[in-house]
Amino acid sequence: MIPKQQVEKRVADSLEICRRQGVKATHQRTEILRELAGSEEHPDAETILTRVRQRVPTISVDTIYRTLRLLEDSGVIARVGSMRDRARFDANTDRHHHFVCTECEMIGDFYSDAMDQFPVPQEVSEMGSVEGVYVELRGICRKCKQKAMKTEGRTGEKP
Amino acid sequence: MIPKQQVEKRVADSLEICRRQGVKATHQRTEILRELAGSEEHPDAETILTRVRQRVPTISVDTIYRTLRLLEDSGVIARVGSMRDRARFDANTDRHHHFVCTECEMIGDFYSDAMDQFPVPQEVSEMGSVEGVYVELRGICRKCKQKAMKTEGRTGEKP
DNA sequence: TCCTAAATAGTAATTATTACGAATGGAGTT
DNA sequence: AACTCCATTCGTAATAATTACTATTTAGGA
Ligand SMILES: [Mn+2]
Ligand SMILES: [Mn+2]
Ligand SMILES: [Zn+2]
Ligand SMILES: [Zn+2]
Repeated sequence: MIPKQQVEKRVADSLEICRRQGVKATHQRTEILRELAGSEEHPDAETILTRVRQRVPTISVDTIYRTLRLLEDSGVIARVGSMRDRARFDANTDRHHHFVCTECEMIGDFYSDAMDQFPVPQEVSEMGSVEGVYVELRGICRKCKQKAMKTEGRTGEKP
Repeated sequence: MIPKQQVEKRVADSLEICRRQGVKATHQRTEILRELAGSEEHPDAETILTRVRQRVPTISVDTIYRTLRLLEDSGVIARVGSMRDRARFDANTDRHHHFVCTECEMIGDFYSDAMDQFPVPQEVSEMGSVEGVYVELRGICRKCKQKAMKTEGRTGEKP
């Protein structure tokens, strides 16, 4: 659980960045940001819609998707997750990376100075200018591994 | 341009791996693999469909998507690209990473021992077991930067 | 308060991907 | 060769995710 105070700071900071870019701070945008900033699970668009609707019952799908794109373009949220699944979102703008479980799609944060300070290979500098890095470690999470253990034993042969 | 010999080796190797998993080496699968192995541009499903159709005119969308999923699950091709765009595919199974232009979606390969040998943070080991890494450097490619230069000057004010 | 461009709601449309059911094909068998 | 069996494919329909449209509302500045 993220402390309320911290959530509100993140929301305020994000809106301030938006305002500086001439983007209005509407009720809907605020609530979408608040929802994201208060979550550690990197929710998808539909989940955000469902949750924000509890507070803003008339909010539309268009607004959700349009706002998520806007906030992403403004640099206050990020789009994460691998291509096999739907897009997931993240309001944590601290430099960090993700571990993704390929079984249940759980997404967890991790921090790594070594990875952040990674030198861009010359090979890449010749292709263009690098402006961002996306790192994703993929595997099986604790929970899914345990589930696999339990299911074991009753696999394979027929009676 | 990738030498034909090299393309054929990759196709043969991939099919061999599939066969070992009990997956038949059909005409369609062979052609899809050949198309991917011969390309350096990481094409999307539609592009692959169009190109393979020139050689196998009756091939269906279902076969394209089904086969791409199958080959990915078999580990002989990879899905690349960022969430904002459609899925792109890669038959290059050598350990490597990608630079993606956020303007034109060009995807280029790069190699980095340092990145490959990156130690998994303990933070992550506690979340689960890591089985793969996906690294993507994002920015603006040479071509797009030049285009932006040319367009400059005629921006901003009205007459 | 009043004004106006920007933003939203509700819905339709588009795009990418997956599913379905009938037909095909190839490996093994007689 | 004819027959069987089951995986695979084709053609098309369906689904899921995302984006677009337009009448109406609203934020924020004068
Ligand atoms: Mn995160
Ligand atoms: Mn590649
Ligand atoms: Zn899991
Ligand atoms: Zn480019």
